[in-house]
Amino acid sequence: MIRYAGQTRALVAVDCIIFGFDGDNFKLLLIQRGFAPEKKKWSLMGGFVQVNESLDQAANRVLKQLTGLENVFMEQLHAFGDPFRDPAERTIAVAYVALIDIQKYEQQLSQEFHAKWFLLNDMPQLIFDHEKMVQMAKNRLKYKAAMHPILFELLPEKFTVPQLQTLYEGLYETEFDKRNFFRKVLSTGFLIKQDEKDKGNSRKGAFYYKIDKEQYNHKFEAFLNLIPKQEAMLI
Amino acid sequence: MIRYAGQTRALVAVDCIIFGFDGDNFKLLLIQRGFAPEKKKWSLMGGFVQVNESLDQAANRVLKQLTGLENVFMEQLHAFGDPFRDPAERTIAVAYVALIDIQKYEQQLSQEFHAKWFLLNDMPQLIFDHEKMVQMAKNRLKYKAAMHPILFELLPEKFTVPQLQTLYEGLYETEFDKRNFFRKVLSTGFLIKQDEKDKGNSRKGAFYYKIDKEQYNHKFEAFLNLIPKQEAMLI
DNA sequence: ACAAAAGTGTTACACGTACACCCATGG
DNA sequence: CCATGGGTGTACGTGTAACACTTTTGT
Repeated sequence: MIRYAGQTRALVAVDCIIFGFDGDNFKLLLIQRGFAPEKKKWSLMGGFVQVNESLDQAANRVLKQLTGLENVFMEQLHAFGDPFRDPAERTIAVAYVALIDIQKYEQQLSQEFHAKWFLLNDMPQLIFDHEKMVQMAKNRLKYKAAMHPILFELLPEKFTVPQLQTLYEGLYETEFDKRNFFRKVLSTGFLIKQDEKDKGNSRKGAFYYKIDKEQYNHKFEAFLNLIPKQEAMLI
Repeated sequence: MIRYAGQTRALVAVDCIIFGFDGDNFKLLLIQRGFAPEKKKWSLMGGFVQVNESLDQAANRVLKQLTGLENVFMEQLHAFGDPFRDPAERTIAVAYVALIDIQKYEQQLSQEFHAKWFLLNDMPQLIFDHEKMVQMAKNRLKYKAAMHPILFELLPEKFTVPQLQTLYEGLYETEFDKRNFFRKVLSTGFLIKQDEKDKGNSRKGAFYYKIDKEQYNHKFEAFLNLIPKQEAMLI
């Protein structure tokens, strides 16, 4: 086998930015790092890419280790490669963003790591360039959610339209007209109304909806317009 | 210095997908690879990331080596890390997309590499997963150009509106109404009309325009709408 | 009965599209 | 004077925003 002479090799890691939504606020899943350097400091969940796995496989393995979840929405964000981003040794980190249903996670929580959800606006200091990663992930999420129905990934199977609205309002830190939002969401054509109501937030109760997976996938790449244009301009 | 024990290291390369526009068609700058494996085969311009440079720096260095150009629009596309993408040795490739003014390039052409422009629809077979990279770059360009005035980067300092339209039509492989396109483009507010006309394509001649850099940067992230909605749906 | 959230109806208007038309000029 | 591409004017329709109003139900 031919090898490339005279080149230096580097470690390659994947880091997962794991978003969740608890019904009121956006949250990020962090762990307390178990090894040096920066042991005990808060960090994104990450790990080194192994010999026989691709980047995507590595990210999914890492996510499963921490959350027990598989087949979750996850995509590559960006590769970070500043020479001294990890003081111990040159490491290229490929960051991934995952959106998970926080309730599913709680059922499968792995005890192995000291993982904890943090409010996006109340996070501890993170190691290395992880804060930069989180910032980029947040921006990308805002960007993408303005046009694609990506935030549905954060909700449980059954959810109400007001819940969805709270989710959007949380991300964009603003408020939308509920009546227009309601119609826009329904007009996407991939919500299936359930008979059951959620009475948690009002006396009247809000109907639950489920996603029509086929329609959802079909329209995912179309440019939806769930948030008002003025807000979109500020992303 | 602490090192991470028991982990394998990999080569890290950057590969540049360099787009140009010759006035009629989109083109891609490729080189004939000068070393094994796959010597003499066509390839994206790439190189290994050096000890002291970041990924962005590596990509800019590589771009400069090939084209002599600096301060060009370039951004990271995606990291590719299939275990056997390079048969010689495990290599993680971080792909970058660059948009250059083909005329500027011709003035500064480096003879060191056997570089050649290829029509997007008439490309040779490429090594490794480079075709996948090109495909992804093309999709991303289409996606992004639908909302941001990114394609201006491909034109010379002075250009006409019909030239710009040809560029857009080339990318989306369709035709737009010239009258509506004209107004849309001007309504962005960052085109400055010049006194001079281009008489190359018509008897009447089309006025040249320049970019108002400040306005351009200011509106870059806003969601413009230069292509008709029906086309946007097909991205 | 009332408060509070869910959901419906209605209207005004901006924007995108379609398309008729005029303009400038070299052959 | 006519062909050709550049550019202007205008009318129509859809989709979005704004907001008044009705529905439901626990206390």
